[in-house]
Amino acid sequence: MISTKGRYALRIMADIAAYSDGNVVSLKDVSARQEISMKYSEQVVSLLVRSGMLISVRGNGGGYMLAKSPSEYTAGEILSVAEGTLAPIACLREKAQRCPHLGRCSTVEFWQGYYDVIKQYTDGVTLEDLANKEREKIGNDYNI
Amino acid sequence: MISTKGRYALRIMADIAAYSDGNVVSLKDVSARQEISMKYSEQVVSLLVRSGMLISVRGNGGGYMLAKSPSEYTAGEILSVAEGTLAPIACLREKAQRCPHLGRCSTVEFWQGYYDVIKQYTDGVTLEDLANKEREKIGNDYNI
DNA sequence: ATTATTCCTATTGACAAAGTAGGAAAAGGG
DNA sequence: CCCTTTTCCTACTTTGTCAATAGGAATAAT
Repeated sequence: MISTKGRYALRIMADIAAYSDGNVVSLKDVSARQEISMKYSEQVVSLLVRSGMLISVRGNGGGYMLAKSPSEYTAGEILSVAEGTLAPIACLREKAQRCPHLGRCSTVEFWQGYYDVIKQYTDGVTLEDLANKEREKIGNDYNI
Repeated sequence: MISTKGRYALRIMADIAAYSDGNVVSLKDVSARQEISMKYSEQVVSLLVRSGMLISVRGNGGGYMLAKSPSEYTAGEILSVAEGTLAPIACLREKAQRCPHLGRCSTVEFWQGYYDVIKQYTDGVTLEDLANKEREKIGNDYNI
């Protein structure tokens, strides 16, 4: 299961994309709209800033904005930053050292294929797609 | 990330499929070949027995055998039993109650698509495929 | 009876998930 | 110069799950 870090990262990025009209958006607004606690949002956002996906402006009137156009982000890269990896098993992480049992492992090809379909799917969805969904659903009630 | 329960379940099933010639296979042998502790193997296997995927025979000379032909199992169903679910988020679990924020959630369609590609991939790989891989790699050294 | 097996439940240690908390640093407005 | 609003940073807590280990009971063949 994907953790809240990954799920929130996606929603926060979509929210900023949907509400930023070239200016920064304050996390107070984002977290209120997305119903995620301010303090926890800060932690998620800090990952996105450190990875270069968001630009932050400090001080009064500050906030966050995208570093590039929404169509240039994929869901896959956002999730990878927030989750650490989308690889289903440790051996397949990009920075993993070669598993000593590789020559004997009957399932590694299966897992490689699993990882491949996830990457292909998540890299095919852009932040623009998610921002459009977000705009589309504005005004809908949260409950039912 | 997929837990050891899921990964071991797949290897144990593949091992039994590869080594059972119509008879039961003892877990002692399976766990030795797969280098999984006997005690932990028992726990994984008990999930598979309770779900009806394996048939157990107790007592001296006992062991486990498949309940049906290897080609009739998919990797997806084995993993679902061992992991509980392959759904990336709780809302999408088969037995989940309807999320109250569904009408407002901008990412649920994304996650549904994510789940769909996983199901499609894992349901396209059979235990027969995995057992063939296992046979293919017998004799290879574990180290390097 | 002995031995080899499956079955069942409890326990443990380590770790991560999911947040809370407190305050420091920056920047604009008065 | 102070106040407010923001981001930034670090620490802490709580809860739960993972990944086993452990001990023994039940079953069945020899």
